[in-house]
Amino acid sequence: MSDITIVDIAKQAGVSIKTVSRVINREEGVGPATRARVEDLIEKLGYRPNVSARSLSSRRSYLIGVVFMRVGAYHYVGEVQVGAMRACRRAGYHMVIEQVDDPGQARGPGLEQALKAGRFDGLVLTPPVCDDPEILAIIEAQGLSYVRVAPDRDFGRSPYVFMDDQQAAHDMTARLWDLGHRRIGFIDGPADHGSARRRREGYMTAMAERGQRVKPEWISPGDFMPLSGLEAGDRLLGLPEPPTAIFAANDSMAMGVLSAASKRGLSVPTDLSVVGFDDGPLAESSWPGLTTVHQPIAEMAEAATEMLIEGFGDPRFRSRTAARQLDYHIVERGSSTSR
Amino acid sequence: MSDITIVDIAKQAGVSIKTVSRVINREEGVGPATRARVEDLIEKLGYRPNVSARSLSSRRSYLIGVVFMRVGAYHYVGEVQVGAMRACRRAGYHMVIEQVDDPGQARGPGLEQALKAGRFDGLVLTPPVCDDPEILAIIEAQGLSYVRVAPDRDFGRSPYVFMDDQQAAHDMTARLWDLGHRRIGFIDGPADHGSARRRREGYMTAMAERGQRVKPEWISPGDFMPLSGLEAGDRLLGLPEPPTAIFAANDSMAMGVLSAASKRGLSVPTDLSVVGFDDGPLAESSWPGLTTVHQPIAEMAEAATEMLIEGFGDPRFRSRTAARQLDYHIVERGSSTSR
DNA sequence: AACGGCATAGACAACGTTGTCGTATCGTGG
DNA sequence: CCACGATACGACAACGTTGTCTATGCCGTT
Repeated sequence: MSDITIVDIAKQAGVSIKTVSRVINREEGVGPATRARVEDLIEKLGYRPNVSARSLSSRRSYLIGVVFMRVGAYHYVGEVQVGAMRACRRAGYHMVIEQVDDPGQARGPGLEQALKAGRFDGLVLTPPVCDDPEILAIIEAQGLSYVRVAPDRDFGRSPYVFMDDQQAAHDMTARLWDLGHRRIGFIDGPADHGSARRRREGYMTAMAERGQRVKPEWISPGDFMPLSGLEAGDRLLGLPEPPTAIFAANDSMAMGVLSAASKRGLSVPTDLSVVGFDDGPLAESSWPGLTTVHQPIAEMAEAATEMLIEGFGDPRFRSRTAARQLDYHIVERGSSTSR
Repeated sequence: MSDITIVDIAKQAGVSIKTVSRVINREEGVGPATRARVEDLIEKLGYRPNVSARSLSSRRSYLIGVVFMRVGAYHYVGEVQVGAMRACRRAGYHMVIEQVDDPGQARGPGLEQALKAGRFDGLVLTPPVCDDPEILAIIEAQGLSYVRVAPDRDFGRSPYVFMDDQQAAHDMTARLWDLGHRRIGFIDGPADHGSARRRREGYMTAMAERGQRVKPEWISPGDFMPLSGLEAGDRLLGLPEPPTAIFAANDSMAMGVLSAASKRGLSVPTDLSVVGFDDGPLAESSWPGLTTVHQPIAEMAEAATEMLIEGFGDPRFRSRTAARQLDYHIVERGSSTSR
């Protein structure tokens, strides 16, 4: 156990603890010689400041909470964590994760208590938690800083990071159109999920712009899980006039569509084009590879965490809202082709 | 922000702060009447102890670190987190995650610094981190408690939680045998991954027990990612005498095998049986559904975290090693059938 | 009535930092 | 060479808990 404290460093360096503190925190008012001597000693003895003492005194915890709810596979959450962790490590912060859907523990008392006890410096909220009014209210009541990733509404309420889901879905739909597809099916995400809604809207407007009426049965509900993609795909392919291309609102459901096609003996992309959204690990390993929209999830989380650490998200300045937009791109693989 | 402290409670209750502290920590030496009065006040004012002060004073951080490395998809890691979080919430702990493979940050300075600064009460280690001697050395040098999930060796080194991978793979292989399969292919996991090794051994011994020689080309390397399953499956199916069943060491690779089969126009399970290991989200949504071994990942992580909190894993008692075994079961779906 | 022992409670000093304020020391312009 | 403002540093009190030690009250025993 690291038993050496700031006092040990101060003694050995022949300075006061305050001077050591100044060196650690890169404050001014320390001569170059003294600074070097203290830094060497810190390095030599392997000293690390005690986080508890530091946060007790400074009222900062150096803890960032990442609040999420499991929707679909773990890929999204995993990428968020990777990105947030990168930003935390860089700034000397730690990352605590708070999940919001463990039965009975989640909302209300569970999260609230965790937040109160946690003393976070700030929170990164991901969809769909970032749009849950109840949860936002709890967080704001605690006076906590937060930055949202890909929120769906209340854009003035906090800083956020986003990518243009709607435009991406629009581009993807246009691409299918240009390949000659006219009957294009769409598999929707969960009803309360903002990204899912925007993707659907992108699809709708692209079709509308081209004067193509979207029959209601072309849009099939889903929940981002592969099974729902299988079922939805099955429904679409069972139509009297089945679509020649299916756009699933995420990759997992697109995988389900591939299964549905193979179940019916249809070959992709010859008989049916399939495209997804996310560019998760499945997209490149399926056969054929999945054409999909690459979403910079880790980068968005990283940017959000950075903003948080830089002090955006502070409740006192929340009106000074900031937004950062990141780019998507379409990754073409073998699952789509011209008609 | 919760600005009320133990002093406020003490004043209003007309007792000393120490008495309030005793109530909070459920210590003895407080009369029932006093206890009730203090508890009511705590409830009424919504008081929560300040974690920093508490840990500064008591030398416990109420923080559990979950150390992992991303291998394959996020499913394993996600399940681990869910389980560990359940145990943490129950005991009033928080969960900090530390990833070990972010390029350049990971091992060595990155992790070490994070551990030193983190002041964790204990660590939960998952494969393959739990078998990395370098990392174990760092952790032990810090004098930190830890419990391992599914370690591969050094069983006396710390408490651990495990399931019998070898027996499970053995059972699965026997099951394929009983269905009439003789040429059974196996797709291996990463070389340094203990679970992968044990699964392979289970497969080998089951075959050996039945007097079936395993040709070297029946075992194809993989890395737990779906793409490697596709490639390995392709290799196996391209053999002059291809296997009639393929056992992949995890579900992701089994998905790749399904793709490889559909690429060659083979139908599963008619032309080829495919089985996996993990029972992740893909297993039930592929078509056909994947026969696989259900692994209680979340439960193992939960048990490990519990043990940690209960004080196993303390370096002073590490020799008093404890192990908890959890059960697997085979989930039969449509991807395997008799020959 | 004096005593010992137990249950209950309080005083006070840690814990290891940061914040505030005060004080030497030094260079500089008049 | 003096006054003066920087610059560099230190003393000391927070921060909100827990741990240790001590004090009080009350009971049953002798």
